[in-house]
Amino acid sequence: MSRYKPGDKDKTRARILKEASRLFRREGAESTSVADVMEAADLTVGGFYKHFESKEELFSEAVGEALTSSRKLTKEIDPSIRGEDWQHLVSKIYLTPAHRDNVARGCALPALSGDIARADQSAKEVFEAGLEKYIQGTADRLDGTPEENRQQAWAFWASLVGGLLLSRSVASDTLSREILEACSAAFETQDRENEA
Amino acid sequence: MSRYKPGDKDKTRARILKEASRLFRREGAESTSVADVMEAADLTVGGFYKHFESKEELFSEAVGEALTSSRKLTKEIDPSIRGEDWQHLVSKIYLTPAHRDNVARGCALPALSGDIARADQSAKEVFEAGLEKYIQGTADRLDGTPEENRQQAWAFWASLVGGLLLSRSVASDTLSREILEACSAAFETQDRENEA
DNA sequence: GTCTATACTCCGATAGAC
DNA sequence: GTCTATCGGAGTATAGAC
Repeated sequence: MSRYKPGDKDKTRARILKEASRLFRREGAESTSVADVMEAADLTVGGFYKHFESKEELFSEAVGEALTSSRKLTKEIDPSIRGEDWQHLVSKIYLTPAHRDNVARGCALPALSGDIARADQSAKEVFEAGLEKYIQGTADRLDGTPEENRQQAWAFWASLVGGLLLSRSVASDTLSREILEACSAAFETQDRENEA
Repeated sequence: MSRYKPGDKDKTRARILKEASRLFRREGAESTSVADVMEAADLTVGGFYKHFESKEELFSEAVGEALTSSRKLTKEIDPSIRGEDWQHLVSKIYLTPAHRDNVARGCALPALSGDIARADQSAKEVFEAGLEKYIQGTADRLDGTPEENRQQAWAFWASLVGGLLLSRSVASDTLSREILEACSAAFETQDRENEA
């Protein structure tokens, strides 16, 4: 019976999480303060601990949120596109200057893996679960044996994550585009495997 | 003419840089304090600003130091090993649990790219210069045209960086090893390109 | 050139009013 | 359930002794 138009507590919590997933991707785990997140959600710091136990808990949950929302992009592709065509298409969409410049709403894998590598076990478990879905979704699009598909899926995402990260880490825009194009070209349908 | 056995100022500076390059790789840019670095170099905070203008300057220089020292590992390989053999060998050395667990002295690319992507232009310039040397050194080992080699070099390092980063970001050791092996297998000499 | 001490800011977390 | 206010700790950077 409070005077602060209660709305739904779950809705507020979801809003905090959504802003957290954006800020953590853009600014990193350490550079994002609880106050920053709450302000982005049009709230003040004080109320935060009624929703989350600690900043660490927020981070873990925000990692899950970021992975779920960013994975949607690849799920929406026409299911009839498979194999090398699918890889080619996804890499063309993924390795673009637009995605490179949109860290906050872009794929959580390159945006967060550096922080996750240094985070506690709990955050790694959430990341692992989300990553597994990426791999399974990819393997399902490939046409080899299950083991081959899984192996190829790992190599595929490693290339995309590494390529986007490197493209975000150089000063020159020209060089950055060269990286994106080079990594993308690796998934061009390989009809001519036997040159030079 | 001080009482503090002066040693060489340059030597002290180099020691600070070396410890900084280790700590930044292991703990990240934000979680590493100037005091941490100075303590690791057996010094106290106060003296720091006689060697560096700011923490940002330290970070930029430490990035260069980390890249130079970690690139040595691939330079030492027998020059007669080239092409796919070279890629296969490097990936086998690079994508190992030992390297995965040794962030502090391991390759600076996966350890720092997440931080660099969020850093200022100055740090990105240093990173870019070091990264270019990786690419040139790799392209020199390949046997295609210069453009093909450069393109392949980018794809190669993107895979290695992404693979190692992902292997560091999951909770399960079994899964982590699966990632390393899958990414490494992508560079197995491809005699049988035409299965399934 | 390195030390100790400190100014100032920011962060995570808690207390208590409404 | 959200607010304002505050505690305690840590961080960057500076001042001044030796």
